Amino acid sequence: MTTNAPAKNARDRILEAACASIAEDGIDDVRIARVAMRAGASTALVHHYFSTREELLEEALMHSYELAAEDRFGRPAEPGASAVARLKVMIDECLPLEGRQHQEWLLWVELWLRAARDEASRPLSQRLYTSYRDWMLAVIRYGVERGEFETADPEASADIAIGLLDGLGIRALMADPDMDVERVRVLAASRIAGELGIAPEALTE
Amino acid sequence: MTTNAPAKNARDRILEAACASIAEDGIDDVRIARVAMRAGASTALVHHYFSTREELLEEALMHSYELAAEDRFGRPAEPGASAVARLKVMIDECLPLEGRQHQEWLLWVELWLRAARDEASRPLSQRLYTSYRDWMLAVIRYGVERGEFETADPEASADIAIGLLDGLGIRALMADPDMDVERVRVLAASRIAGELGIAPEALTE
DNA sequence: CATGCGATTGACTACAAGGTCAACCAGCGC
DNA sequence: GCGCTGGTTGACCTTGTAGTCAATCGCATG
Repeated sequence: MTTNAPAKNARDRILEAACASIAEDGIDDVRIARVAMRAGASTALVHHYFSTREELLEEALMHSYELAAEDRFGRPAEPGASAVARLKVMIDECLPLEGRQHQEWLLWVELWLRAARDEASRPLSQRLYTSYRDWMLAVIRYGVERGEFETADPEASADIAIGLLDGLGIRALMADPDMDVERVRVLAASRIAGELGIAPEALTE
Repeated sequence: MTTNAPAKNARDRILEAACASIAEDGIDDVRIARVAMRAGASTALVHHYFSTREELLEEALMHSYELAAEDRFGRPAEPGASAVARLKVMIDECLPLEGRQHQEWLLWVELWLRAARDEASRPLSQRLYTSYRDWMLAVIRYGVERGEFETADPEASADIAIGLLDGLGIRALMADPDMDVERVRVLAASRIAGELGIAPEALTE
């Protein structure tokens, strides 16, 4: 009896299995047979829905990124919250913390490499980075409006913030002994605070 | 340990061909046959020197990174130069400029992903990041000594500098239309200047 | 010249993995 | 009951590629 399994249609199960495989093994080590097994399907069924492996990967990536992006950048901010409070939460969400965020970071770096090498995957990466940047920009503008933040160039500040988070975060992701997640948080938060004309402690604690 | 002279012997040719292949196609798409052809050798000869594909890749990566690192982080700084002048040159060397540096960036990101996923490749990445950081740290300390720079925590400043360069650089590498190499240079230079208590123009122009 | 030895090769094997195919269900309208 | 349709499958085919092996070559040395 297979009644335990949710009665999701096979296509979605396969897509999810592919996402999990990508995150676990990396894009290049995804095998159709393994995805099929994970989804409780035959390899032939995988091919029934996705004519080629590339197509499966493409859709799985899309699916996965858009899910993560939606969940992160698309969520409406808490209405009453101060810009500082919002920004603090956002910084936390950008850290490669063990668990879900660590996995998302892996996909993120996979995307970097793909987009750097392959022109065809740039539209996707660009869309995602635009969301990312707009998300950061929105909270900065909100803070400026409320008189909490002070910056001459909000766009530059947003770029700096995500640049710091990306550049420091990657080292934590690699388990660099000189840069654990806590240090990423502290360094990024303090410099982002500086960028926005507020006290470092406002974001650090 | 005898003939280390020019790139004559087959082993070195194969290693170089492997490096080129990695940079061009990405690690996972490196094929022994292609490496062999590039090196003007047979696949069997490749296996004569490197018993397994993984071993070839490992050695090629090592070779390539160490070459790039040596060339960059190992070069003695110009003796008379001011810290500002040195730092300006270093920032330039860290940008994913078209050509050699672009290729090195690709390998760099390949390393990120590998180290993030595979514990076994972390020693290499850690060694490289330590060189990178020390290189940055040295110029900062030099500047502080000479009274050019001012920072409460040189190590944190070094981390911030390389974090900014990495985090902004990756976007240029992906050909992000909102972040070309010139913008990376300007943004990174101005914030690094701020970090070190000097005028942005000192590094920007 | 004979001998030994590393470098080098072409031909071969093994096998993983993507992709195809014909058949088999299960539900559903008639 | 009949036959259509889409979901699903096991078995098979094909290809690309890592790795093996026995044989040959070039050359240094006794």
